[in-house]
Amino acid sequence: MKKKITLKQIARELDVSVSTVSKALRDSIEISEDTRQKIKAFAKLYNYKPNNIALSLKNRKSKTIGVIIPEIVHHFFTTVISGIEQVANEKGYHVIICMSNNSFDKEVINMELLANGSTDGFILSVAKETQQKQDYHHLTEVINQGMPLVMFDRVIEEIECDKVIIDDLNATKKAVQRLIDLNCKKIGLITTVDYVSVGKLRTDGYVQALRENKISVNPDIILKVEDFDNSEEEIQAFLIGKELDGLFAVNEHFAIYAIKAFLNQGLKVPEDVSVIGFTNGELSRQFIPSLTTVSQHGVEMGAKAATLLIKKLESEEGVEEPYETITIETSLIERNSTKR
Amino acid sequence: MKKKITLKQIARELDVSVSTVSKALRDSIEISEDTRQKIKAFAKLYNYKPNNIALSLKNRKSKTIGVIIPEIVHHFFTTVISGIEQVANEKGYHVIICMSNNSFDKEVINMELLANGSTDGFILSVAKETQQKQDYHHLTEVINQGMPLVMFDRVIEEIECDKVIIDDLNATKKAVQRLIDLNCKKIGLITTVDYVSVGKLRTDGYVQALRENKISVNPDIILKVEDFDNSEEEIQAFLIGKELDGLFAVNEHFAIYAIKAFLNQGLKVPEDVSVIGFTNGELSRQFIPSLTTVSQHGVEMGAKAATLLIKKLESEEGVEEPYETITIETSLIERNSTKR
DNA sequence: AACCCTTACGACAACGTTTTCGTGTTGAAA
DNA sequence: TTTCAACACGAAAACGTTGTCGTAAGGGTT
Repeated sequence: MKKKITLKQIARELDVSVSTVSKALRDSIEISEDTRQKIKAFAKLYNYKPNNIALSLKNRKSKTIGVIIPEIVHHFFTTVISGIEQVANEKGYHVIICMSNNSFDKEVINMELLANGSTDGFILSVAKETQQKQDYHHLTEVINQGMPLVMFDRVIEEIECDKVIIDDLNATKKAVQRLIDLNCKKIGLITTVDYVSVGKLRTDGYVQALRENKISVNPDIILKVEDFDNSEEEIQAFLIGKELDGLFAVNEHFAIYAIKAFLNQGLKVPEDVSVIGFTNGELSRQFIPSLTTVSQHGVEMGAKAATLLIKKLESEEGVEEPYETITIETSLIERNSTKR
Repeated sequence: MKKKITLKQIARELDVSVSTVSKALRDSIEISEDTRQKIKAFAKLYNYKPNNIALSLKNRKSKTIGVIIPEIVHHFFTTVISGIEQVANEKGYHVIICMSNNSFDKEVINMELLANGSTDGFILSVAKETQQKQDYHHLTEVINQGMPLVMFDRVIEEIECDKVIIDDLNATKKAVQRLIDLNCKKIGLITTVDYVSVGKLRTDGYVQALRENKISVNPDIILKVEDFDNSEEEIQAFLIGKELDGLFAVNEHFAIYAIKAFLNQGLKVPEDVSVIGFTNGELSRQFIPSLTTVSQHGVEMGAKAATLLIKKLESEEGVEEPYETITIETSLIERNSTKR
C-alpha cells in the first residue's frame, strides 16, 4: 500500500526543491530541459496527481458546483442532473449532488455544508417545505457571500439570481387548449396545493385557457392534492361521478392514477376521456395507453443552468452582470391518452 | 457582499492571535472564560463557519464519500443513493455522486478526480464497459493508495474489497421456481449479454431452476439482449411464435416490453402467460397489469454499503479487518402479471 | 579585471485550520 | 525575597500547492 505521492516526496527523492518540482511539472521555462525530463519521468512513474484539496485552498476555488434537489427519485431531476454534468465536465468542473428530500432543514444544512469551501456555486430547486415556510435566509446568505446561485424549476421570485424555468403557465395553457380543440367539454384538473410554485402556475394556466374559451371554471372538478403519498386514493375518490371528458394533471403520476380510476369506472381512454400529464418520464412512455404529456426538456434545463452558473463563476471580479431568467421551451408529446 | 470570515480576520478585529480564536471556539480551557465569550459572540455575529477545505487539508480526510454509478436514471440506483445518504449524513459524511454513464473512460476520470483529496473512499457499481474490458487498474489503484472501496450490485470478483450484492442467482431461481409452481411449462428468459455480471448470474439461476425441475433448457427461448436502446423491437420479434406460458426478464423494462409484445399477439397476461421481472421500480407498480417482480431493496443496499465503508474509514490504522461480502435478501413481490 | 546578463534553481509566503510547545505574568508557598 | 506552579495566551509548524522573489554560478563584454 503506497500512499499518494506529494511534491515534497518527489523533491526529496530527486534532491531538488519543492518549487523546482512544481515548476518542472508545469513546464516552466525556468527549469532546464534536463531536470524537467527527469522530474516528469519520476512523477509519471509514481503516478503523481496534484491534490485537489490543496489546490482548492490555495486558489480559493474548488471548481465544483453543488446541486441541491428535492428528490432524486423523480425522473425529471435526473435528466436535469444529466444536463448539468455534461456542461460542467466539459468545462472542468465537478458536480456534487445533494438531496433535500423536500425538507427545509436538510436544504439549509446541505447548503451550509457545501458553502464552506466545498463548492464555488449552487444550482438548486427548492424544497417544498421551503416554499411553504418562505424562509430564504440560507439563499440570501450564500448570495451575499458572493457565491453564485442558479435556481431551476421551482424558483423563488423574490430572490435575485439567475433562473431557469419552463413556462409552466403557457405550457399548461397550450395543453388545456389542445383538450378543448379535441372537443372536450368538461375538463378536470388535478394539481398540487398552491404553495408549490409550479403547481400554482399550472393551475393558473388551466384557468386562463378555460377563460379564453369562455368556459366557466368549476371548482368542483379541480383537485388540489395535499399529500403525495395518498394521492392515488384521493384521485380515485375525487373522480367518482364527475363525468369528465378531459383531464389535465400536473405530473405523470397524477395522470396515471386518473387513467386508472377512469378504467376502473369502465370508461375508455381516450375514447371517453382524454388525459394529458406533465413531465415526460418513463411511465408516460410505457403505460397503456401511453400518455400525452408536456415534456420539460430536463437535460436542456440542466445544461442551461450549468452554463449560467459557470459564466458567473468565471466572469471578472468587478463586472456585475445582470441576472437572467431563461425560459426553456416545452413541447406537447401526443400519445394515446388523447383522441386524434 | 461580505465574504466569509476567517479565523485570521476575527483575530485581527479582536486583537488576539489566531490560535486563541481557534481554541476559544473549540471551548479550550486554555482560554479564559472572558475572552472565550467575547470571541464566540463575535464569531456568531459574523456567522463564522470553519472552512472545510482547510480542514480537509489539515486532517487529510474530507469526510466525504464518493459514489459512482453507471446511470442515475435507473430507479434502482436512486434508491441505493437514498440509503447511502441516510447513513452517511447520520455519521457526518457528505456524499458526492458521479455518473459513469456506463463508460469506462468516464469511470476512470471520475475516480481519479475524486481520489485526489476530494474523497475518503468510494462506493461504486461498475460500468458495463468496464466489465466488458476487464480493465480494473483504476480500482486496484485507489485500493493500493489506501482508499477503501465498496462495490455494490455489479461487482467484480477478482477485486478484493467489501461488497454488497443481492443473491442474483437464487433470487432468479426462486422466481423461476414460482413460475414452475404456477404450472408454467415453457418458460422463456430475456437477459443481457454475459459480461454483465448480474445478467450472467440471473441466467445461471434460470438454468438451475429448470434443471432442478428436470426441465430441459431450450436455447431457442432465451434472448440475450445486446443493445438496450433497441431492445423493445428485439424482444417483440423474438417472442413471435414461441408459444410461451411463462417468462422471466432480468429487468423491469424487458418485462414490460415482453408484456406489450404478448398483448399485441392477442395473448392475455397473466391468463395465457405469466411474467416476472427484476427491480421493483415505478413502472412495475403502475403498469397494467402490474408486474410481479424481484425487489432488490436498494435503500437497504445503499445503507449497508455506506456502513461498511465508514467502518473501514474509521477503523484504526494498523488493524486490517477482513473484507466482507454482504448479501441483501430479495423478495418476490407478487402482482398481477402472474396467475394466482 | 571589473561588470553585467542569463540560466537554473531554492526560499518563502500564502491559502485556513488545529495543535504542540513555548513564554510572560500572576499569585502563593517557602 | 526567591521559587515555582497555574494561568492565559502567542508562535510556529503542518497539510500540499503555486508563484514571486532572491541569488549563485557561469559566461560574455569592455
